[in-house]
Amino acid sequence: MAYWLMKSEPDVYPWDKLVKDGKGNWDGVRNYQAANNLKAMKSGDKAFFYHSNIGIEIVGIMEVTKEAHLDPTDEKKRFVMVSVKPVKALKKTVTLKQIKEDAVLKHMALVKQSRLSVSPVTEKEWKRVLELAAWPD
DNA sequence: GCCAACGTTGGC
DNA sequence: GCCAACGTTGGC
Repeated sequence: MAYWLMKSEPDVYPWDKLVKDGKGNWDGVRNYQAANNLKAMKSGDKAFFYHSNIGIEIVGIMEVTKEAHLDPTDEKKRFVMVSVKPVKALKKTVTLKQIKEDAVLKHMALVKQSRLSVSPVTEKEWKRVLELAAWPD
């Protein structure tokens, strides 16, 4: 199983909305590198939900429920989306500041390629974020 | 509001 | 196919 990090601006699509909806489609990606990451996702993969611009922190965990399929919001039919469902909110959010200050996390793709909206997370990084988030107990 | 980083576009 | 100009993202 692989791990990922996906960004959303909370004034466009916040974590709370995904929780309220119970599921969602991760559409609107218009960047080939991000799209390639979407295509690499398997059903059951886990992903962090990251709030960009406002908050600038990891707030929750999602699970991929459907692998990459055509994004209906893309008129040119070039890009794909995945379907996700919320798993659990982090007990404590993990801010970008914390990530940059952490010896393990400062090497995350999130830090190195700040504009990439869908990025891979290593197992080591995943576990470290959960430690900082104080979850699971 | 600014700016660095990076992606895209278009002229040649 | 190169690269300058321009647009967008995202952190501060």
